[in-house]
Amino acid sequence: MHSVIEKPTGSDVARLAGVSKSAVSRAFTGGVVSEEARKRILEAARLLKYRPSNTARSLTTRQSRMIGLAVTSLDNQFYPEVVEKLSDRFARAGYRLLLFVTHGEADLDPVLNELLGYGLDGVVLASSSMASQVAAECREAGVPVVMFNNVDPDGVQAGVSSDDEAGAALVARYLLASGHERPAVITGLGQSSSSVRRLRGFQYELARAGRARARASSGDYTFSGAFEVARAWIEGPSPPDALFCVNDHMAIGALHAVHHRGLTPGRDISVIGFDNVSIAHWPLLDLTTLAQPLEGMIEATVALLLKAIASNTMPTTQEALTGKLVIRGSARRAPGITREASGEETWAD
Amino acid sequence: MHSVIEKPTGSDVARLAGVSKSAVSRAFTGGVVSEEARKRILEAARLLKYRPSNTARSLTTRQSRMIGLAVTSLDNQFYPEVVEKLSDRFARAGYRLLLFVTHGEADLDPVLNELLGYGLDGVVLASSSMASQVAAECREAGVPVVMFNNVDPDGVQAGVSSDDEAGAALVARYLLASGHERPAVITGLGQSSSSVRRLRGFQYELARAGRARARASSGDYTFSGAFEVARAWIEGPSPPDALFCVNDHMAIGALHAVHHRGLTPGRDISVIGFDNVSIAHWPLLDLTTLAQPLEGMIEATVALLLKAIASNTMPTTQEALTGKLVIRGSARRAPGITREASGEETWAD
DNA sequence: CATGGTTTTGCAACCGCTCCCAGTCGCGCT
DNA sequence: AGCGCGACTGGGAGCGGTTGCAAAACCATG
Repeated sequence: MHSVIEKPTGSDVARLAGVSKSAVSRAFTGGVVSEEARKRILEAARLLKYRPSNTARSLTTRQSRMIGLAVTSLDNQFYPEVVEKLSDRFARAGYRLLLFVTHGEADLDPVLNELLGYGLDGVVLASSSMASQVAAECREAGVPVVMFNNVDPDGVQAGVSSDDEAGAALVARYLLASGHERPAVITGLGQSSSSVRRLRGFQYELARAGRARARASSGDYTFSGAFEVARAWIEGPSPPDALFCVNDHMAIGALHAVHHRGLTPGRDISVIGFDNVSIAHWPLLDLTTLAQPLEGMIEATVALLLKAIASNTMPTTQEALTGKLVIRGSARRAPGITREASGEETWAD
Repeated sequence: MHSVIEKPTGSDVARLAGVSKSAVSRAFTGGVVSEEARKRILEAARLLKYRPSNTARSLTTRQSRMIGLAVTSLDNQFYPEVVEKLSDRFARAGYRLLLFVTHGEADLDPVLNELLGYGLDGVVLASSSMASQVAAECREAGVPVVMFNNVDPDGVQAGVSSDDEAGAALVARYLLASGHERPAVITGLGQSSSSVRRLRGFQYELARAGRARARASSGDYTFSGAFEVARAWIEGPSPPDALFCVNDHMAIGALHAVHHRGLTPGRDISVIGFDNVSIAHWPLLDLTTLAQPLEGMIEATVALLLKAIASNTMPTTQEALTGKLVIRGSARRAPGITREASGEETWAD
């Protein structure tokens, strides 16, 4: 436990290299310096183990090279994937993520103050709770924001998501095509745009096909919530013959309820999710699900944000990428769809 | 897309409130200001939507209120849990996490430069690859580091982990107590301290009981790696009757291989993991596993780091907390251990 | 050798905040 | 009235960089 040493500064390097600190700065920022000087400077820096302070740099350049990422919770398997991919993609562009794991706290002022205090270059809101309000505040403070997997109801904040309604409609059509009579849907939180849009797309498609509205109940975006809803329905009178869950995390909960009652998914009752998280392909789950075009969403998000940062403007585009239905074993197959050797395939009508 | 507005500075607030910028600073940092002035300042700040710049503040105080967190990959379910808990715990202490998702890149210099350039107050290395070297560099640069779930072979870097050897030994004893004859172990990467220590603890215990060394092979810390190892063993001559995987992620892969061959875990062959990730209790997995004392580990990590920061010294303590074996269905039970109503319990001999 | 152009260089002024220091002010005493 | 004291206050010097600008150095020319 020895006390900390003094960090070398640019002036130290300058002195050692026999140049001015401007030269040092230029050497490190790709400015114009004679080859001769640059070499001396780099050597001096190496000797001193000097690294320019990002903090000081941020102060003058007004760029922190940090992106704030807000997520509600990482136990929905979808989000770790998002975090990892965003992190990788932003890292490639020279940005790092500052993490804000929120838990739907009532008072978002403190978080907001922090978010904005850090001088972030941009913010990605992958959290569903209160995202719109936070987005509005950031935008007002001049920080570019893009909402991820969630759309601003007022249509003003930029965002990237998949086409929830179309996706859910595709699920509905698939379910109908495979002869289901009484589909039901397990929704997420009421405030969540993706939940309501997926439900809406599903119901709309049913209506279009002349079917009755599907029963719907909230699983609160949790495993156990979905489990309970599914179980209650299965045990109740006239159980549904298909369960569409607005995300995979809940679909897995529903799957468990099905097994819990000794039924077999895909035979006795169908379960379909939304997201296509990476574990959905585990044979034990073998979940048929609407795959979000994750790569594309990440790419779009990063592009949107970087463009906004570069142009010093507020992003405003709303993108909705279309996903695919990936067919696995948890839902009865539509005619013509058989399990291939590879185990899965996609479906489009 | 309108251009960004000028952010208000402390001087703006000072002017509006009719005080000096020192007063504004004091008002925001809990310094001494008359009640009267404080009120005017806060009001002015509210009007201007002023938030002190963390960047500027960091420059003078030499504290960024940011902790670097390096993780190798988030698809091992254990790590999202770690990230979330660390984030929560540090947030409570007023720190935010800057995320570094590494992928075992060969050249860690760039990452290092970044890590150290951000002026982090501390670093947590939850990544296994190269952790020791990174730790050494950080320490040399005067940044407190603690290694998480991984211990420095040279014993110089501070770290918190669970007692890997004791845990693995407990697993071995349990397997023996439940009558297994040919346990085998699926290890992780060779460089990973937890992998080698868990293997060592397991083998040591076997030896102590007068048994032959267990067969061991690497699953590379991946699902598919573990799947393949397990499958090859099961299909080969004299298959093991128990599979100890050095983490749950691989145990789940092994579990799949077992099912794949039409066998039932816990009856035909036992599978035991290490970590007790939250999904391990899913009935479909029902994984018997050595639970890492996660809460305790998080708490210890945060405490260690905060203490180091506060005292401006380098942490040096190595803590190894002891975990428990949680009994579920994936491994044949030892005599006297029956499934309770609750479904799981712990075991200690 | 003076000339003009092109590099290369260092000075100094910030960036927005903290914090030391030297006041200023009001107040109760003697 | 003069004094000492404590509570507040503002000035200003940094923190470690970046950057505009003018001066210096260099380099061919004519």
